[in-house]
Amino acid sequence: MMFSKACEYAIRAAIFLSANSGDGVLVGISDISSEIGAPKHFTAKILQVLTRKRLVSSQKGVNGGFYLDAVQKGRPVIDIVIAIDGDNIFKGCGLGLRECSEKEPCPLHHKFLAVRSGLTQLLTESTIGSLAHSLESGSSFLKKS
Amino acid sequence: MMFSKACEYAIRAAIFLSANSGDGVLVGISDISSEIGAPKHFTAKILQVLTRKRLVSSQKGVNGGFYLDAVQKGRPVIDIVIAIDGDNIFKGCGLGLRECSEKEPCPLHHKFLAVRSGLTQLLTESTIGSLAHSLESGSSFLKKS
DNA sequence: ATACTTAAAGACCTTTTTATCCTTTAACGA
DNA sequence: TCGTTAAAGGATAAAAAGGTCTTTAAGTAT
Repeated sequence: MMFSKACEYAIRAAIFLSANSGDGVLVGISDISSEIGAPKHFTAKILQVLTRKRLVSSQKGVNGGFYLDAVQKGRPVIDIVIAIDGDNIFKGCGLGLRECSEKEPCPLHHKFLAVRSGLTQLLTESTIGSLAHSLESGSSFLKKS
Repeated sequence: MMFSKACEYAIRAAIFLSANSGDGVLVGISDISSEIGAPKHFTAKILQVLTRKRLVSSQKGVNGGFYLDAVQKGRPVIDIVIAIDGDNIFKGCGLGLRECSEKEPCPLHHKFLAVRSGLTQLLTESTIGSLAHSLESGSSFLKKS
C-alpha cells in the first residue's frame, strides 16, 4: 500500500519475533514465514538484511534461529522501514521533482509535508515491542496473509 | 515517493496541460514530455490511458495534440492517481494483512487511517487547475526533472 | 482526393522487485 | 571431533514496472 512487500514482511516478522522470542527462545525461518504468511526463502533474505543491520539477532547451528533482544524490541518501526525500503518515502518531492524545495516548492509541497510528518511520527513513536504487545490478547492477527 | 513514476508523470503532465492548453490550443507529446522531464514514449503511453479515461482530451492529425477542457481542469488530482495507480494506496492494510479490519485491526490500523485520510483529503481538494494556477507566477517548476 | 502530421496502439526490451533454490559456513550436541 | 542443524550467501527465475520503437489510423490542410 505504501511500503514494498519486503518491508511489510519485515515489519510483520519483527512484530512476530518480538512477541515470540527472547530470553533464550529462538524461532526458525520456517515458523516465522508460515506465521506471517510470507514466502519462506524471501523471508530468509529479509531477515538476513535485518540481522546484518543489527535490527534482529540470529544464532546458527542446532536449535538456532532468530530473536530480538530487549534493545531491539524497543526500536521504532521506522528503523525497519528504512532498513528495507530506504528513506525515499520520507524525503523528496511528492511529484518527483528534483527542483522542488522550500524556496521553490511544487504546488503540493506543503500539504505533502503534513501527511508525511504524520507518517514519520507514527512510525517513530511506535516501537516493535509496543505493537507486539497490543496483540498479546489472543488476537493472532498475523496468521494467514 | 508514494506514487509510481507513471503517476508522477501523469500529474505533472496534467498540471502542465492545464496551464498551457485549452481554448483551441493543443500541445503535442514532444512538448509535454520535454517540459515535464519525462521520457517521450512513456509519456505518450500514460497520456493514452488518461485520454481513454476522459481525464485528458486529444486530437489526432495535423495540428493535433492534447488539451484539457474546463471540466477536466476542475477534476481533483485524486482522479489522476486512481486512473494510473489504482486505489490501493487509499484502502487496504498498511502491513498488507488481509484479515485487518475495524473489528480485527492490526496494531497500526487506526494510526494509518489518519495519515491516509489526510492524503485522500489533500488529493481530493486540490484540482488540476488550482495547482496549475498556483505556479502561474513565472515559476516554471516543472522544467527539468 | 491525397499527402502529411500527429495521436493511438501494441510489440518489444530493460530494470527492479519478488520469489526460489542450492551451496557454504558456523554453531552446537553427542 | 564429527554430524546435524540452521542461518548466510550466491545464483537463478518469474513477474511487474519502467522505458523504447515501429506500425496503424485518424484528421487536416492543400
